[in-house]
Amino acid sequence: MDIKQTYSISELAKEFDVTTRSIRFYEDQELLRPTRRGQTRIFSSKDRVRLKLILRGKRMGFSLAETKELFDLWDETLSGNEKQLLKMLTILENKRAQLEQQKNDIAQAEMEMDTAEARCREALAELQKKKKQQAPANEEARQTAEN
Amino acid sequence: MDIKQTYSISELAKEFDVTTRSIRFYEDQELLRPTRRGQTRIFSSKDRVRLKLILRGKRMGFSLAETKELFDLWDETLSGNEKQLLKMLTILENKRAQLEQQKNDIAQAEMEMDTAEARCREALAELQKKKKQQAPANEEARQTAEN
DNA sequence: AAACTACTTTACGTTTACGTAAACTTTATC
DNA sequence: GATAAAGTTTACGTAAACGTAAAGTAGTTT
Repeated sequence: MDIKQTYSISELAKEFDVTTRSIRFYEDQELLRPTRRGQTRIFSSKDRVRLKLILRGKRMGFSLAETKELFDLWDETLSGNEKQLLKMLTILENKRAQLEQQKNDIAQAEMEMDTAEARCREALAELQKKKKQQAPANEEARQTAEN
Repeated sequence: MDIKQTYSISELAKEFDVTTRSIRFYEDQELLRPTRRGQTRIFSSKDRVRLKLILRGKRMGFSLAETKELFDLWDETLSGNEKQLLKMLTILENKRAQLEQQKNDIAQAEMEMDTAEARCREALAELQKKKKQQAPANEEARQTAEN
């Protein structure tokens, strides 16, 4: 048994910190397929998973169209003939390559941030030195303040 | 000595596989600051680095505005007083947190792709079995074709 | 029953990141 | 010196991803 079977639009909005407008937009774009009770939308836990995937995709720089493509492909694959399955496998390979690229990007960014931080700290140290030279009398007061 | 000192717009466009239109747009948004000889733009190796950073930023899901903000901040920091330097350090911390989030996202995505691939291969195996049962006479021909 | 709250549809507006076309200038090549 | 190739400005167009009213409905609390 799952935690919960169905969700309202505002529950999901709160949980994932998106607006209801966005959720309705995702439905409009056919990334979510809530059922209805009267007019009000009822989201399944499958929808919830999909929303999570949509948002992760966005953080990873995917467009909604790309994410939808993946959803659709996966749905097709499930009821899949051989061609669909093989197609999915090659697509998975491509996505893996994309992820590798992103990991490289992140590693690069981390290295650059390391050097940036180092330079910042150097510059700060320089400023501290100058201060001491200009006002050595304050040393004691400043040292306690540095905590 | 660097490889090269200056670059034309089309050189950069080719190297990084973007249109000249994009590069001009980046200049318009003040992410690049080429000098001019007459009318034609001359890009420095600093501009080249920046272009590389812009594109990496895009792959990481950053908007141009965010990237510009970082550039500006870094420029300010270089001529920096203490406040600027400290601000930069906290911003670096935040960015590191973002990168951590992205690494988690990627790890999750990789796991999901693993299970997706496994299911694909299972489904394929199922199909193969069925085929064999339906047409065991063809086995030899198919096996050579599977190469 | 009145008011409040959550939800709905419809539809126009906005920002970002370019694409595309038109008309012009500069630079290299034959 | 003609002509092509590469570069330029100006300006309108567009797709994506929502934001933001406006105006109505459905259930629920007082």
